[in-house]
Amino acid sequence: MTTEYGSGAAPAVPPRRLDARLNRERLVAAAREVFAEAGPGASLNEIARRAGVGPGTLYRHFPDRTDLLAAVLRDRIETLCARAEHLLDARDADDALRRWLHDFLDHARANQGMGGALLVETASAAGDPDCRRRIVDAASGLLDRAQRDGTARADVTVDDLVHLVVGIALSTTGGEPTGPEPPRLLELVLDAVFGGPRPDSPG
Amino acid sequence: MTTEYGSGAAPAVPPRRLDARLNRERLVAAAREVFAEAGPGASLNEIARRAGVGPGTLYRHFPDRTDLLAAVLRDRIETLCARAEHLLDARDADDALRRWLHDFLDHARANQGMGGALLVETASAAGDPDCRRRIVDAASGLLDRAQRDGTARADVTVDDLVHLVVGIALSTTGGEPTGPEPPRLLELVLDAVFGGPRPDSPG
DNA sequence: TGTACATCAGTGAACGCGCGTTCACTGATGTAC
DNA sequence: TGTACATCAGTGAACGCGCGTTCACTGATGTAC
Repeated sequence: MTTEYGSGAAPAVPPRRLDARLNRERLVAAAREVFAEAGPGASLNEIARRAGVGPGTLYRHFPDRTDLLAAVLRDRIETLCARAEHLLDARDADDALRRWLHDFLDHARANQGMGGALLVETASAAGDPDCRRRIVDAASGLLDRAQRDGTARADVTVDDLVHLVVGIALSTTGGEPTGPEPPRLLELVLDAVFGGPRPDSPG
Repeated sequence: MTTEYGSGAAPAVPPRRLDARLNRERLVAAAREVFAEAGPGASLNEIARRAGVGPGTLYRHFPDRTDLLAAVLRDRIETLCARAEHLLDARDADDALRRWLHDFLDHARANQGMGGALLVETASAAGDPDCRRRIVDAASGLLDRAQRDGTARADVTVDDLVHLVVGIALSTTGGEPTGPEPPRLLELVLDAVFGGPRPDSPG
């Protein structure tokens, strides 16, 4: 379904100089750290500083803040999508969905809701519109299967799940140290999706 | 249980001058607007500007940003608590909890997660530590009753509910216009709390 | 009721700060010969 | 393999901006007489 350009090498991207590639990597690594610490609104100068690079260099590589966000997220999203594809072959369709949503929750939490910023808000995803679509596609495959072959409720949508997971991530990040564990909250939500334990049947 | 100081008039607060009271009200009203538009990190100067007041006046009334947040929230919290108390007399314990959580969701959404900022994070609530406690107390009463007299699961805690509702508010505020409706997401969560519809029984 | 005055409250220019962003200049890289 | 050079990339001082915050000054209020 996808158009192939050649033997796998990227053709549209002209070869970059060594120092440019190196600094790009440093910037993404620094951005990963700083975004995780200070959220998606973190200072770009601080990121450049942390990368040991002038602010101009940051702007040469990433003209827009969302470009940098997208670059940071790309790795994680690759991983999440690969995992989703792998889980499509799992025996238990319900369990596959459940596991993937836990992974997704980890991802969202690792970014202090940055995942949310790029995944929930359409506007912010302008830099890389595929980000959101790819996550939604991955979740769709697993949800569809859980609804067909498993016990997932038919009226639950991918958007429902994404928003609930992002919400759990947002409400449990950076807050009080003694709040409920995020996976516990997700399990609660999953009880609804799978018609979990009833109050009149023991645990 | 509470100590009475007199016939109901506030004794600890010395009487304020008319213009001071007026400006305070203007500031709170402006803060309500601006916080709702720009979130809890909104510019304090902008609030003063909107109130038609110098920045110094804002600081005279509210030395700390959380003081202003707390003042804005107080009204809503009063309302929420009163409603909770009222709902404690409702016939259906489950329905009472359900209704109140919907109200709470509205509250949290109206403040772009500012409710979250003050309710979830212990640190931010320093300005008015009662804020969080009062909400939790209100929810506790309704949840306890729903667990005793209704069908709410025994293993669900108040913290679970507060975090889930705040999460829904955060993940659905200011984002895409076509996302799922917040009350719908809450109903999903409530299905888990009350052991809602099973996938094999029609909705 | 009218006036004088103490004090409470408001004003808004000003400060320092860090941010995002730019751009003239310097330096590193890779290539052509 | 060695050198000259075009160009790609990095640098970091500098700019404008809005923010939070302060404070010397002005003005309004309420009270005492």
